[in-house]
Amino acid sequence: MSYCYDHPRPAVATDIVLFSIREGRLMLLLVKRAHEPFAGAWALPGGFVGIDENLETSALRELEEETGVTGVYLEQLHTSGEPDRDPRGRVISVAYYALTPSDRLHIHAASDAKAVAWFALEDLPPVAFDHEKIVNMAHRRLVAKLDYSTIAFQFMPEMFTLSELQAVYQIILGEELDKRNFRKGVLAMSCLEHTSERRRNGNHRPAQLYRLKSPGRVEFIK
Amino acid sequence: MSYCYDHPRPAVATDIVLFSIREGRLMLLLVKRAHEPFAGAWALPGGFVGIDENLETSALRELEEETGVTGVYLEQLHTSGEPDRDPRGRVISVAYYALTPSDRLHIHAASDAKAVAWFALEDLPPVAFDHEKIVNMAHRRLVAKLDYSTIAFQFMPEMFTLSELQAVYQIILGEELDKRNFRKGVLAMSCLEHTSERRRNGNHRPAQLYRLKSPGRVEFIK
DNA sequence: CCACTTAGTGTATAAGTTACACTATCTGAA
DNA sequence: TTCAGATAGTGTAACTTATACACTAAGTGG
Repeated sequence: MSYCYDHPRPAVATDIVLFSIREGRLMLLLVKRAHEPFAGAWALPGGFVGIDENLETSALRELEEETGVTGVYLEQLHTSGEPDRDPRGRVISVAYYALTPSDRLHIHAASDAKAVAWFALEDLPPVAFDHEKIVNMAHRRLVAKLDYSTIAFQFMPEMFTLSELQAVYQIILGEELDKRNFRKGVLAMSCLEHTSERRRNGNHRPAQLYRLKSPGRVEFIK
Repeated sequence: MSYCYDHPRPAVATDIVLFSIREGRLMLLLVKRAHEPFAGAWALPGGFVGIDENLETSALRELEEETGVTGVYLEQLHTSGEPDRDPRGRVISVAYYALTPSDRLHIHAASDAKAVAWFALEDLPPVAFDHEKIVNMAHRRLVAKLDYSTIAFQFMPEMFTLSELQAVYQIILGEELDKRNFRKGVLAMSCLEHTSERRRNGNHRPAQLYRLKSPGRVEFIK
């Protein structure tokens, strides 16, 4: 079967930068490419957009097919269209970035990916295509959004303590934050409600557990 | 001549939201469509991406071909890919927004546009496709960027007075600003240098003319 | 029951933002 | 020539927001 057009058309793909916090570090998910080009190299999960599929759906589908990950927070990042970015020919890639709590991950290698693995952002292997550029753009966007949105809450499980939330901010920003000011700040956003549960977690006072009032919703602040 | 592929491919287009300040209002450029679909309707300038053309180049080319406008400040906005957004079939559109000073405009109707005209943002005619959504997104982005970048300076001619700059901010934000605070603020960015020239412009004290230290460069502030 | 560990809380100071009114310099008309 | 009218240009005090900082609370385990 073959599809013909009066004018040449680029292929359109989506790529996803999936972030999570693991082992106290900001990590992202890469897949090992099974096919040429860049066979054997690490790359962002992604693939071609179906002809009747919208772009977000495509990104979520590729992510699930290649890695088994579902239910992430997804946001469009940037569209890359340099004519020579893919040696197979013209491929335009719509990049998304995604955030997920680390407790929701059941990753597996699927059909067209030999392997799937998490890498710390500061310790990435060489990646295929222009994916390093895309990763850098996603990282800059994430850091910027910490300042004026509640995006970091998307890294949290359903219930979490304020100390855990603070740790996430500190990991992403790469700096220590003052405990009292941090708590004042996040509670002032009034996006959190505290549950009646507490977490016993070592030989010390247990912490109050909080949850998001609107899970999945990212608010702008100030 | 016909181009054939193993899998169906979407067409890829660019659309441009070109803003300028004219007659004391924030306006944008629309073209009257010459062909179906939406023949006779107003639409954003734009068109299909050449197979060896990068996306920005395509946006600038379409803008020039359809409207004669060149030398604008251009930034990628969003990629729309709803499968039914174009009745001709699957068309993925990479939207850009652009800013230009009003003194650089020599618009004309070209080949595939019957007419080109400026419309005040708050007084747009019905527009083709999902272009209203794109315009709204561009407007929100522009307003947001006023707060944390020097993007509004891209509306200014080579030399301008601080009062003129303040007027531009007021038009976009839709509110009056305090003259002293405004001047303090923009001068603190240290992106402006004052020339030795003044503008005589009516029966009153002439104003100092300023210019951008790095024209075309948009800085982030704070 | 004591030592240890993390949770949880308020206040004083510094920094930044906002509100506000007068003098300066030019044009044009009397 | 001088006066009325117009916009240019300038500083400070009040208020709001952000920062720095240290102790008590409530568990666990030895």
